[in-house]
Amino acid sequence: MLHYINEIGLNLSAAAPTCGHLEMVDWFPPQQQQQFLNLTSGGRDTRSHTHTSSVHPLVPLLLYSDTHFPPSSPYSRPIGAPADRQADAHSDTRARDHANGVTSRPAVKKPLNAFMLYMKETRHKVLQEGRERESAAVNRILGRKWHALSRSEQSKYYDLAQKERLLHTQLYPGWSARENYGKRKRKRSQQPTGSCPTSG
DNA sequence: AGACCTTTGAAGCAT
DNA sequence: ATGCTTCAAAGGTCT
Repeated sequence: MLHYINEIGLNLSAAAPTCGHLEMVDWFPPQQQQQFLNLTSGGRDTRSHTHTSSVHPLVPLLLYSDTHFPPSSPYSRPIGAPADRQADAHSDTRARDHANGVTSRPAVKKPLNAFMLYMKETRHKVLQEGRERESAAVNRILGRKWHALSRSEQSKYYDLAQKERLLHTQLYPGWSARENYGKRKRKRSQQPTGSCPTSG
């Protein structure tokens, strides 16, 4: 649910994040906490939808309803289980699958950064305006809108992104972005001329 | 089917 | 330490 990201954002300042010792559900609204606990305590979605790996591992917690939990998702596991054993088993199994040429298991993806979270929330608004259809064009607009945000508005997403990273670290201790590094065949060999990076 | 485009930010990697 | 590269999402377009 897209509105849910706003709930989290509004609660960020009151959540008093304890970096390094984050209880996963501390910053969830009470109703969502209960829903999450139900899910992670064996409340598995038994519907037979096939997971397409298009949903980010963390996104279900933050943006989607339980129907988006893939049956094999680590979110379906009890969070009380030792995290390092979970990660070891997860990583070990994936490594074994990889060695055997099995690729059905979705890879653990990078946590979304602040701008990505902003994009997910705001994209549909740009689409509703109907000016652009292509994602590249929509993303250009989103980039401009991002820069037009106030510092406090942006900080909402930076905080949320930080919590995503913490949650990701807890769920996948030992995971590194290196796992997904260099898997794509491309990348474009040279930067487009005349482009001026706007980050800063 | 899969890369490309386009954005920002995080992290890996090379120097 | 610094700077470059890759990936994260999205989905229409192109090969």
